[in-house]
Amino acid sequence: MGNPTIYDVARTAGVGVGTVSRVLNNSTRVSPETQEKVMSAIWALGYRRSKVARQLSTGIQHRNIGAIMPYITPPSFVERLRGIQMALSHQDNDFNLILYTVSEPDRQREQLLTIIDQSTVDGLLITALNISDEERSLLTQAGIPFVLLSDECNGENNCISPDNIQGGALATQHLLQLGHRRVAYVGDAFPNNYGIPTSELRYQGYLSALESYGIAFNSNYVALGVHGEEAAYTLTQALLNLPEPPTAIFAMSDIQAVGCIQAIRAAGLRVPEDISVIGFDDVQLSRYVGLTTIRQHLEQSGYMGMQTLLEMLNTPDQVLPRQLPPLELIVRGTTQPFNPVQGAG
Amino acid sequence: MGNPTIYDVARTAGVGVGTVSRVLNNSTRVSPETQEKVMSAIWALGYRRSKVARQLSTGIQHRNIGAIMPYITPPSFVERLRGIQMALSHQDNDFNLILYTVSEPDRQREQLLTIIDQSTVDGLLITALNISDEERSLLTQAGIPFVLLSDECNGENNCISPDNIQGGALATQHLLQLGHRRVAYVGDAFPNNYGIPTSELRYQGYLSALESYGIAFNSNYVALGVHGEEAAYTLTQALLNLPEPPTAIFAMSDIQAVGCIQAIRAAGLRVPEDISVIGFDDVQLSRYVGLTTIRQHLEQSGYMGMQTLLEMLNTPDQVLPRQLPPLELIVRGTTQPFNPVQGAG
DNA sequence: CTGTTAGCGCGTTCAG
DNA sequence: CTGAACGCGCTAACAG
Repeated sequence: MGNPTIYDVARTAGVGVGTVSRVLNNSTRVSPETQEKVMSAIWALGYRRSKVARQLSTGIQHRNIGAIMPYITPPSFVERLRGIQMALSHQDNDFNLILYTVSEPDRQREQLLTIIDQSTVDGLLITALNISDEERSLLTQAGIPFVLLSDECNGENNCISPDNIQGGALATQHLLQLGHRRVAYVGDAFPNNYGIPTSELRYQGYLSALESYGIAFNSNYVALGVHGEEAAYTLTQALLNLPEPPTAIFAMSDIQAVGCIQAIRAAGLRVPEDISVIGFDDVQLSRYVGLTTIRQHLEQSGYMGMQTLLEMLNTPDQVLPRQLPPLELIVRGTTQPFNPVQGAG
Repeated sequence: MGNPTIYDVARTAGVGVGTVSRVLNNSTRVSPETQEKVMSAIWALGYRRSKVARQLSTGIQHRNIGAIMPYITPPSFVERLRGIQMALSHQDNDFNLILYTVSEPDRQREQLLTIIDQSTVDGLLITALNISDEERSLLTQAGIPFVLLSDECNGENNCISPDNIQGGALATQHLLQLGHRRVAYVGDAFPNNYGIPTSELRYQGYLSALESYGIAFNSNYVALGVHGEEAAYTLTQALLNLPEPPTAIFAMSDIQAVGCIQAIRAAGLRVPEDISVIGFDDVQLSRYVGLTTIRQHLEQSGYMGMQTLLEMLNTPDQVLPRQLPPLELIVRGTTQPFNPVQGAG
């Protein structure tokens, strides 16, 4: 049933396995004619040599590090990927980077099991995924060190995350300080499919900032939907149609902020003259768009995550817990002080 | 010298290897106390079981596909990655995706050799890299199928590329049709470090378009430098200081076009009122910036590349050569007809 | 130049 | 419940 082996090749070529191995490895010590016989046998049988057997025999150990995340191409993941990549190349380990994407939330467990079962990786970097206690112990049991790039850590030292609540507060405070009072929140509906509480945490920050400024909470100003530019666009349209539309919007991510801005412009209004918009993340795009936002050092978090994982693999004894630099308000061109004239909406 | 094996563990635990294997695999049929003995032996020796041996023994074959490219995070690579990823998940193969980045051009050969030598991958997708004849035959000899995502194919059917010359002509023609006569080219100095002729090809297109419109070539309007936004910015500044500055710029990539635009604005001029700018690639960013550009279907090229590689791996008999859809002019907001008033520069 | 044989480290029988 | 022996597919060392 299985694929043909060197023994099969040797037999049909009428030679010994050693010879086959030799031609496979370009050992020059083979006569041209036997070489030819072997080659044709290989071709006839469709033989392909087994990676694993070869590796076991040669003793060559190539180590793999897996990085698993829901997506790889949205800006915020690209940034982290860059950091991951940098950490990997900086300490020129000979680690291979294997990328896994969790195509559907339901399949996360299954994928993790496969990874563990096939023992494909020596370490795992888990990004923006919610790992159950069972999954954790499975990983530990299998002896696979892992670190979490998460949105909420409970004091674990193999976990790195920004302070999303504080970030949400920071963004909202900026708007409030500018004099805005009708401040909306545009974010993902929570809990989302992957069980990540990002939106909820930033929303909590929004709430607390409102409270510390003594501003009454208005549920009409909370617009939740699926993640992405399009949804943010639609959500914003609804916001603009309110009897008293907001004069400022805090979008939980830069990409959603862009959606908000486009909706505002499509409605014939200007940013920031008529409505201020602040995002979150500070992905590369935001620089080009001139978006005011909260920088959460995504690239660095990827870097640190990979760095600690490498430590866990190389010197398991002492891994130092790392901490991200504090969140930063980056003021660019999409927010400005509240102007009493505005709000004619 | 090597790492401890189950034999070592068995010996120090005073049991047989079979028992060790059982506790390693959660076989419940082990008495709690021997289990305990084994565990502590494992811990004491710092034992970690060998992936390869396990795989060889269980017969589990996990196949790896490698994707190698100079970088992974610039927009044009992200787009291709998305396509690669999609192709991989669409036909739910159980292939792992291993990402390699060629940190330095000089190390490309070395990295390829390592990949071949360690027989890490079953197939290789080579993106934006110049592969020598020797490297090709090394790959072939090792039985590793590969496909090229390149910028110039010589009729090979394991190679996918856009028609860069035609694209360059397309972009330039657009500017010319709008009435511009002083048209500049901003691109990478060629040949670049990785030996990729992209810039040169698009430049050829630029030249041919100029010629077909009977416009004299002016070397002052050709600005070449390292790739990236910053360099394009500087290059553009020089262009603007010319006695007769260009009224339109063709930048060989979107990211460079963005650099041009920023330089123009920094000089107090407007795009497109004072100077028109067209890019190349149509990466996601361009949509947000409203950049006129040439769409080269990057995502689709990644998809097609992975698709044909999978075919080569699964049904080596017949792989159909694929062809990218034609390049497309995408007119957005950064180009407009030449206005005789402009050029006061 | 070539056939034979002994491991590589682990899982899994098969007897105890 | 546990220990011993075999085999996974290949490489390398050793005789011819």
